[in-house]
Amino acid sequence: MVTKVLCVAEKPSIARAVAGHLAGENVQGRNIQGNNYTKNFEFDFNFPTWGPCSVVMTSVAGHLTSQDFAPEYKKWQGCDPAALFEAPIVNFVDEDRKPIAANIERQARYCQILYIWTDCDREGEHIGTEIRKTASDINPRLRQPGKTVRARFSNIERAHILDAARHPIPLDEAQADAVSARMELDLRIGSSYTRSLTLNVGNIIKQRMQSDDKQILSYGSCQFPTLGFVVERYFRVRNFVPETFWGIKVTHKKDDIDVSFRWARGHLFDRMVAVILFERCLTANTACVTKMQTKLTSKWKPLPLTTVELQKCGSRFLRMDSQRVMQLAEQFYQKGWISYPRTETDQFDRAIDLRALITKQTQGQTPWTAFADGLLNGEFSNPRQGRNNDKAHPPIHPVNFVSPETLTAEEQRVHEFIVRRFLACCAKDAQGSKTDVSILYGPETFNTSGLIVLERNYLDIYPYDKWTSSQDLPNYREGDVFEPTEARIEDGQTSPPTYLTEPELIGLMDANGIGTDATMAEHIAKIKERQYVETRARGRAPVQADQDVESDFEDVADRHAPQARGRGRGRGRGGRGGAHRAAPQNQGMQEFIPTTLGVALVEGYDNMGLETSLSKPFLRKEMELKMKAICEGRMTRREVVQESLDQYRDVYIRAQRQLPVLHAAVRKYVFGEAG
DNA sequence: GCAAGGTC
Repeated sequence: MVTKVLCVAEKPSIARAVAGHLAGENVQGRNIQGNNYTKNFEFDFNFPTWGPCSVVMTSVAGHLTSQDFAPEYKKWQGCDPAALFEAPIVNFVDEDRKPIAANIERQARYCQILYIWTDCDREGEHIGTEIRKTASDINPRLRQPGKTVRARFSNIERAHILDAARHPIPLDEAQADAVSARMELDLRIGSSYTRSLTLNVGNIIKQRMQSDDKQILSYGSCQFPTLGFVVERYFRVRNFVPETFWGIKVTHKKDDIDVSFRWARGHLFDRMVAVILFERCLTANTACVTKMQTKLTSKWKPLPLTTVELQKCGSRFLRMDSQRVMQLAEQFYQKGWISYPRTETDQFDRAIDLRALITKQTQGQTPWTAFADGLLNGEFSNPRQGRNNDKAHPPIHPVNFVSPETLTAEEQRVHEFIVRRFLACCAKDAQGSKTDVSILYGPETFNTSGLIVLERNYLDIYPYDKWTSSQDLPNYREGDVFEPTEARIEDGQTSPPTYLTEPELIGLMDANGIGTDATMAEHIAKIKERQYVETRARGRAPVQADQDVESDFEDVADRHAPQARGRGRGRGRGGRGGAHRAAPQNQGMQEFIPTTLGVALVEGYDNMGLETSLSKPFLRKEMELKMKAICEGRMTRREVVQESLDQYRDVYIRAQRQLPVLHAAVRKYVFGEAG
């Protein structure tokens, strides 16, 4: 009898691709009942482990099952929110997933082997156990050792997939357990805190504001730290105190060129010291060229595109918020234009046929057609390898040609960016020649430099990067002695940091492990929806006159790390929330400002003096470490859940006792009452 | 009416 194998992928696209490879491309999928996306592919395949098999390849669409509290805990007024730390949780298949579950049950009934093809990451491992549960409830033989296996694959190249099919491995229970722990904690903690906040604080606001809208005040392990980043920056802007600094500027006119030299010390915050050094320069009268060096330099092409990078670039270059960019990328993916849009990988697998992908972009008459042609005719260069590989998806790249005229203006911007980014990755780095000149003027060193761009290469297809030649430098030689045309002491002021922009916020979330590539945009949208933060276009804030004192020191002002100098900055209020003169490319960029409510929540919790801050990323990071501990067998799922629940329950109780502190913050910020 | 994570 032929062995029957049921293969289940995490999403339809993987099922189609894998079935294509195993069956030899000519396999037609059959729609399943009640779901338009999921298909079953039937074919034969000779697995070394089981011999000739008849195979059904199908898929789920992400998690198959959901968790929620037992019915008696669903009414908000029906129980103390704290009860949710222990309330029973039930597992069920969501209504819209029932056709998919039914399909798996039907197919699993008579199969001998269940072969899981979910993504090789933690969530994928958990989804694998959900599939196994559904299948083995119908067909218990699948619980026997070796009857349920999974494939290990990190891309969908033919050879790689065939190899994976021939070398099944067991599901990784530890990884699935880690996800399961995370799910339980997020549900219990999120729900209990959210109900408590809404009932204890939200209702007060509603009464005072005499508003009827159902405002939810939610807490989540990702949304709160995201809010925390916005509030933290807001206070850094508000509390900023400008400081005066002094620097020396030297200019020299030679060969009819005005050369301006930068002081090697940058600037000093002590005027006396600056003046003394300046006087020593003047005393010396002449300056001597100590270095004149010209060398080749290159500007590196960008790394292969990840989701986080796509979102950052979307805000920065395309003026689109991250959620919108992801919506469009998702559409492109579903239409078969681009690869999977949720990826952390910034390196192309060696097996991928980049030239074939470039060839697709030589069709039609687009702004990039000629460049793609050029790549195929000698200008190709292997993409850089980044440091990240999620082992599940390649970097985002175009997989088919799309004629730009068929797209809306908004779609075009995102699509064109993805294509240009891909072509840039396959092009050569830009080449230039950089000249550095150093002079010694009295005891002080000054530098200047010039750049000549020799070959633009990738820059021709990637206008988002700027690299331009500077003005020519005159011909200096080492040992030249000259009298500077002008030397003067200049003062300037440090300027405040700017409010957080979306790319910065995404960067912070990414660096602190808040959310995943697929969810960061949602968390940002969530805190807007909750009215914790607002966005506005940069540059609209009133500019105060004394903000504009900076002259040539713009780029050395330490506006991004004012504390770094170890000087007494913490002078409290008094700084302004005034706008910084944004660089031109930042004009119109959206910036994030917390609402009074957002500030009140963060301040309120902070003022409680809890040892674990709810608005800082540490708790989420701790959860991440505990998940890792489960994966590595150092902790069990039960231990992690117990420990974390104890911790959050403790914070919950303390916070409950200190509700007046939270109320005070709300009165202060939301109602504008003196504290 | 709650979370965060998958996915269509």
